[in-house]
Amino acid sequence: MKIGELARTTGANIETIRYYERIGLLPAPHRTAANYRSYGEAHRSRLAFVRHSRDLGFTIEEIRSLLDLSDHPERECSEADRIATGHLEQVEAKIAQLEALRGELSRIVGRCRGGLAGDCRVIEALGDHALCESPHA
Amino acid sequence: MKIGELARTTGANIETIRYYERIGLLPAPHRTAANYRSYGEAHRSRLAFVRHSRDLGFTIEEIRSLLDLSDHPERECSEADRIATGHLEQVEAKIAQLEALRGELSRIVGRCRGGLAGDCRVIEALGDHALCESPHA
DNA sequence: CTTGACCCTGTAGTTGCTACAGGGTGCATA
DNA sequence: TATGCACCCTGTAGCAACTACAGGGTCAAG
Ligand SMILES: [Zn+2]
Ligand SMILES: [Zn+2]
Ligand SMILES: [Zn+2]
Ligand SMILES: [Zn+2]
Repeated sequence: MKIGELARTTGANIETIRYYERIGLLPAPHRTAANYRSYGEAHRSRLAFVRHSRDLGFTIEEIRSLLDLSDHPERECSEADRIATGHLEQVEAKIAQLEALRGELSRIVGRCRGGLAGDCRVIEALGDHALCESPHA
Repeated sequence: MKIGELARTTGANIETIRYYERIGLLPAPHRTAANYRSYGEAHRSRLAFVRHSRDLGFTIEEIRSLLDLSDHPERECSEADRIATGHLEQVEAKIAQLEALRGELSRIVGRCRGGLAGDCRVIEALGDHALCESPHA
């Protein structure tokens, strides 16, 4: 299969596939006589793994480690667990931070009653963190 | 006040201050005879506005518009309200997405019972979105 | 008179892509 | 046979919002 079809069947962008090859996340495939990349099923499932992991928010470096583990099924899987747990914790931390932000922002937005910019409570609130109720960062 | 003191009193990085000046977010300050930047109170409060807005998650372009409004107190403030409301909506959307992610990730992490990478449910789950319960992206 | 803390400019790196520019290939159709 | 079109190639530059140098200048204290 050529790169266009691989892109269609995995939902990845063609440029992204070439990018992954360039950074060594995907192995370089065979080339046809015309120098076109030619992929097989192993490439497809590896790319699916990468895209799915990216959609779940893992970084490229985390995915590199996970792929490495996936390529060595005889190893212990504790590293995979460590990476996934660490990522979950990061997601939870990010949620907590965004919730603090949401609280502050909705308070700020709620204070605007229309009128002139010079009297706007939104602009006032943005200039002075002392008006905030949470640390939010 | 020199740039180091401005950085200390606002919590901003020195490089960041120079960066803001370069992109036109902060006005270029006067220079001393030694070509050092020299800031006053107006610079300090403008930078505080920028940093606080960035901490609240606004983009540089949004902040540019908000500063513009702040510089023209005779205008209507509805644009400020629009920007802040739009940003709040984005934060809420991001929270919703991260919560879906958290759900999926904690399901995935919970499936690992230790052992060999070849049998690991975490690695299996990352390779196949069909095992997911939510669309999560 | 030298040490150290500060300041300057300009450029390149970060993350994870995405978008060209400028070319080559391959198949169908007029 | 020509030619149009979809597809492929490489290499480079751009995005956001910083951050980190390298390689130099300035200034007060000891
Ligand atoms: Zn208002
Ligand atoms: Zn605040
Ligand atoms: Zn496991
Ligand atoms: Zn999934």
